Amino acid sequence: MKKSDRTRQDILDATASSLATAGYTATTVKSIAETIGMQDASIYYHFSSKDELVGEVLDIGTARAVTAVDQALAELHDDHDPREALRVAIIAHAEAVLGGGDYPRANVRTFGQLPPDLTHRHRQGHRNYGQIWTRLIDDGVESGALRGDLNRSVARLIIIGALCWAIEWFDAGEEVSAADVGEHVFQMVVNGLSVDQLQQNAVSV
Amino acid sequence: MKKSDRTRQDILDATASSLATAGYTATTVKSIAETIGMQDASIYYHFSSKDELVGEVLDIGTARAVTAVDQALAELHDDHDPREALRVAIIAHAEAVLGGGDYPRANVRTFGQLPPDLTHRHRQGHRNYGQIWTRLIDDGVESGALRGDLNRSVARLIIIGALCWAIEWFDAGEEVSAADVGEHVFQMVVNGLSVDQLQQNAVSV
DNA sequence: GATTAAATCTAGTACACACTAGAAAAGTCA
DNA sequence: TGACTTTTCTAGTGTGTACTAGATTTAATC
Repeated sequence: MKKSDRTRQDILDATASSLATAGYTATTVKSIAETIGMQDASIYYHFSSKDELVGEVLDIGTARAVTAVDQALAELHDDHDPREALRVAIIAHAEAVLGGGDYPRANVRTFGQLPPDLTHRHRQGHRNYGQIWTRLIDDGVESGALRGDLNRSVARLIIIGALCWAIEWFDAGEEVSAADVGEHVFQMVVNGLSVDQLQQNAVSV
Repeated sequence: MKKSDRTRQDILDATASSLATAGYTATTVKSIAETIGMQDASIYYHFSSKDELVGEVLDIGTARAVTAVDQALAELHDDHDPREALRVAIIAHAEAVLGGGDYPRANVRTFGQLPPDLTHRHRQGHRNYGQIWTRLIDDGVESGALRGDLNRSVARLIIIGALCWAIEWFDAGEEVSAADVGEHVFQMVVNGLSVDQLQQNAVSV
């Protein structure tokens, strides 16, 4: 039992790492097996199929991202500004997906590359994750801290999108940290890039 | 000669469509051939390999996106606000990638799924495209219209990322249009969600 | 209508992939 | 040690992929 659990964990780790860096297609059962010094057929003693293995990795990734954001929000004071909640959540997400382990990265990296079955399997998980953000934005708008003239669903997806796409260009070796990226996203989408709030007068649509 | 050009165009169109909706891996030579009622082997009379075909589609997509943004910027008044230039560019990008044809969509959709050769082949194109945005942001900061306390490169990538990720959730059938998405991105990253930044700025969606 | 060129098809090759069956090895515990 | 279970390996299968060679058809030209 012990041995099996350890090997199983090794397989999951190797799969998460490969998914996060190489994507779904380039993550083959053979390459996973090679990473941990096994034959590809041996993987099937622990997992019944590639997609079951990948699905489990993605489940873990989703859970970790949710935990990271929830935990960050739980540490807020009771009477926090709704904008501060948004800030904390954005930075937690950035750190989980960019600076964190392979599991959350695997999730974002393979988004849009997965076969239909796997996509469908994780729909509910994504919806749950989205609801965290929906609540944050709703709180902000209803408390009067955030603008109510924009489509909240679109706003939510834009924030998450800016964060998720960062995985395509973020380089952990550079001077900009994962938290820095989160801070930038917050500054931009909440405070805006514009210097003069009164003078700017966007052309009405 | 005429026939060949027409067929060649059909192949490109079918490939762009498949890449935009199904991604790189699911776009097989056989599926392309079936779409236009040919045998897969016949594709090779017109293109020497799948990747050469895909590469050509992506080239066209990049060119169209660049043209769309350039054209939108060219129509501005000479003494425009730098924020207006950013707004026009963002909306042009959104319309090209979300509402436009299959070619620019194929570009964004397959980003991160391509084999190394193709990724490398389009690096320069992406760099050129990025420079358009670098200039827009530099203009804004140097004219004093945009904040200078943020990393401009990160800001640029966040804007582009928010727009590119929209391809994952945008649904052309819904009531929110591609231009609406662009307008939202502009409102958020330039004016910000916070009400302190802005009293009233109507966007009808 | 015959001749030539262009375009497509038929029939394959080679390879990588996920996956399977059964033998072999490694580990467990009396 | 010996009996038993767990784990891994060897050696495959079948399928889908990009791609090729050469025959065959379609179109263009004289």
